[in-house]
Amino acid sequence: MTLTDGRRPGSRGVAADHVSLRRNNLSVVLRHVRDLGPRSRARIAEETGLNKATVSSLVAELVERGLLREGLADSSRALGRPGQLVELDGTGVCGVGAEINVDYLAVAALDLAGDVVLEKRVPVDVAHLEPGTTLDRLAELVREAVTAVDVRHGELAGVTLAVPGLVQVETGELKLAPNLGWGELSVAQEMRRRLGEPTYPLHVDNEANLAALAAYAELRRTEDESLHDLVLLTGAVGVGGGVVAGGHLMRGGHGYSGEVGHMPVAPPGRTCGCGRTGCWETVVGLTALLHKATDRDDPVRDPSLDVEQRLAGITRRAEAGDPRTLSALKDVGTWLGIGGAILVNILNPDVLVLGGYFAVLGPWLKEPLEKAIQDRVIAPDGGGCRVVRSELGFAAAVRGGAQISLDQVFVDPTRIGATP
Amino acid sequence: MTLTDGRRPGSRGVAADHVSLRRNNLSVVLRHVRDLGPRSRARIAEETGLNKATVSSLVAELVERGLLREGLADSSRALGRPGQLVELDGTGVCGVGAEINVDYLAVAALDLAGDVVLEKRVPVDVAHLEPGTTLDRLAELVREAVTAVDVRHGELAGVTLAVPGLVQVETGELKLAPNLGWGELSVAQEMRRRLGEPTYPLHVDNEANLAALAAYAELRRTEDESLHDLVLLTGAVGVGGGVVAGGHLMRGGHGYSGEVGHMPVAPPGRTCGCGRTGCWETVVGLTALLHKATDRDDPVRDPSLDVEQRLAGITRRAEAGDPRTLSALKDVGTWLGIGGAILVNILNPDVLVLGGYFAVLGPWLKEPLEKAIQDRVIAPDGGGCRVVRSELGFAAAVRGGAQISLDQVFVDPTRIGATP
DNA sequence: ATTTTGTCTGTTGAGCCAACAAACTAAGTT
DNA sequence: AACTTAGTTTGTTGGCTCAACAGACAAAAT
Repeated sequence: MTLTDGRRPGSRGVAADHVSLRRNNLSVVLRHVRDLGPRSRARIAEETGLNKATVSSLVAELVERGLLREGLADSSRALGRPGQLVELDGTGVCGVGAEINVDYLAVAALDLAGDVVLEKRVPVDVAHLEPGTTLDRLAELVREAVTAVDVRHGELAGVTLAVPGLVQVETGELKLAPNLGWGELSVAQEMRRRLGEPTYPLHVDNEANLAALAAYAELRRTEDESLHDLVLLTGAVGVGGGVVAGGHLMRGGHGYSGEVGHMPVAPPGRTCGCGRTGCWETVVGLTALLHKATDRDDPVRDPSLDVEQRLAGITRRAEAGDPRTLSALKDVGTWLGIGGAILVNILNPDVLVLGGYFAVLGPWLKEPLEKAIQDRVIAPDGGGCRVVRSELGFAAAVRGGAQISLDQVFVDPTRIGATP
Repeated sequence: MTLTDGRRPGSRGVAADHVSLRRNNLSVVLRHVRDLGPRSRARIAEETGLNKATVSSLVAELVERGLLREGLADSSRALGRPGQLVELDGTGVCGVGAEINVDYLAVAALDLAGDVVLEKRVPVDVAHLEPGTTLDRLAELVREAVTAVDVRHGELAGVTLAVPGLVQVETGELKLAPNLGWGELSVAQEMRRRLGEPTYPLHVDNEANLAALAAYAELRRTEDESLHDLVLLTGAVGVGGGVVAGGHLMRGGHGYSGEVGHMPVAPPGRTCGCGRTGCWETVVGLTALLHKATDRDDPVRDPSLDVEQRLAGITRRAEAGDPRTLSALKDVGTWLGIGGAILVNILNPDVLVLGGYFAVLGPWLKEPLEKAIQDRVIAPDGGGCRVVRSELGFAAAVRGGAQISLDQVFVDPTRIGATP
């Protein structure tokens, strides 16, 4: 809508001057090269509508700032002088994402091109630790990532922390994280203190939101540029939802959107962690699957096993064609579709992305899920919504966190590089 | 995000030049005056961050275009030379909205200040007419509105048609309108032909979407500038939903968002119009209320009565304290809250607006509704969501249609007025 | 010779800055 | 009470800067 708003939603736009004009056009060129790949200045000019001379000047500044670099000569066109390819220079800038989850901590550093500089995940039983202790260990991971960025001589665009709970994004305060057993806590402030009041931006966001953003970036990169609306469902003990609508992360009025796990869609059965019955996650959460597929004394329910080991067990049985496992998966898939249909009716996304354990067991869930959606969505052909498994696994949130930090650079390239 | 994108979601921004810079700042000043009321140039400069001289130049151009005008002297400040107030000039430009609904056609013309120039509603039994006949009669109404704008010497910013169905906004094609009994139909093309291929922009949109937009504009005007997220529920035979997220109308990937009526939340009871059972509208639609509150031979079920007469009957009984009516209303209110809680959990709006018959019976629905939401929303304090009755009644969609046409002028004021 | 690229030069247009005249209030002076 | 003076705020003017644009042109290929 306006030159400089960036985040602030529905804002009345912001007065623009020469500086913001320049900033806008730097951003346009930088994103053009990111999205459409290396190309000559002349071609950028042609495609963006900017003047050739202007593109030259913009590219020069972006090269100066270490965001673009000159590549090979472009010999693709038959006639005339070949152009000098201009491409994204990944090495200059990195973003870092870090995640606190129920049974692990994780961190990732991505460079500007989206390539992984460092990715690390350590199992931690967060619910049985003091929050302070967990934050100490997370800070240690973040320091590692920052060091890795330093070693690479990259500038750090920012750090974003992913938390499975209700987060006030503006202040970085956590309101509630039931699965961690955490209440109100100023995560941003605590982390800044532990990291020695760093100068780079540090934000906190909801884990499913960041995972949705990562999936969005991934799908646009690999498949479809015209994709703007997406819903991501992460399956764990609970169910998290992240929504990208019109190309923007949907946060809601107070940042509490996407809480899909407690939609009352199931018949009153087992009591949910929230104290109610009939919540969606009581029929599609991992616990629900285990109860349907196994008896109490089944080895995959052994408390010493972690999530991945359990999933491996279920997968093995499904592959072997075990009828009870297959029936439980079909059941969960159908319930997933019943709730999914609600989301599709309300949000009409282009894609429904399965993350977390839903992605792992996707091959068996997808068919009943798609059928349930087709049956229940009122728009023709299910509103044109496809179901896709996320490829990112448990790294989705940290990748999204790193991505969102890097996004700021693409919105305002003047954040980076010396201003002599 | 960018200077010129306007609508296109998630787009890679657009190259900006001096013209777009100027356009942006014209828009900033115009919207500033609209939203914050008449004020002096000096104050506009101070509040927007633009330079005094620049504001003078921008105001001069906007006055030239007939969008602003000079008002009285501002004697509110104690010291110094009093400023000349600059205010919105409503007279210059108008927008028109028109609506096709199950039992009426309607039209409205609003001027730039949002004041009503003309508003008209005629009962028509659309489902029993040929679509062509209905469009003929709607075209007649639109011509009346356009004439009213002409008489006022106003420039016409655009016409937007509201339809209760699935609409492809870009092309103006209707895909499906079950309540009208209409299938695929290029409404925009048909209307353009009937209006003699007019030069002004003509768009088609979903009725609930436009109603949501009207409610959004109304609430921001009267209450709260910081409001950016809203859900509107229109109660009729079915239930429609419109969503404003982050200050933008949420349309979904294919424009089919907000179809909330068929969320499967109720126990399998009466069969819904869509052929399934358990749809939300089978427990909160007007039909459901009538079945709960009255017997088969009750006078308010007389087929010769229209919606408003029926509602008047129910209201009378509720006011008189009739126990069966009150119990039915409480029931519907609770179910409204159960579905509403799903929406609030997913979207976390600042406000849930009750439109259509929900607004009329709001006094009795609101309490059980709010309780159901408080009980079911996972975010603290119901996610901070208030429940509000819409004041706009059946005019909401046409107002929203007129508004959305006018919005284009606020985004790009250079659309209007001679460019000598 | 032709075509395409990328740079250079001068022009245009819009916002910024500083100075200033105009219009008003407040307070002192006659 | 009438007049003067100082102080404040408004809105305009002229000069400056910055960024995009248009067109010319050299370089590098076929």
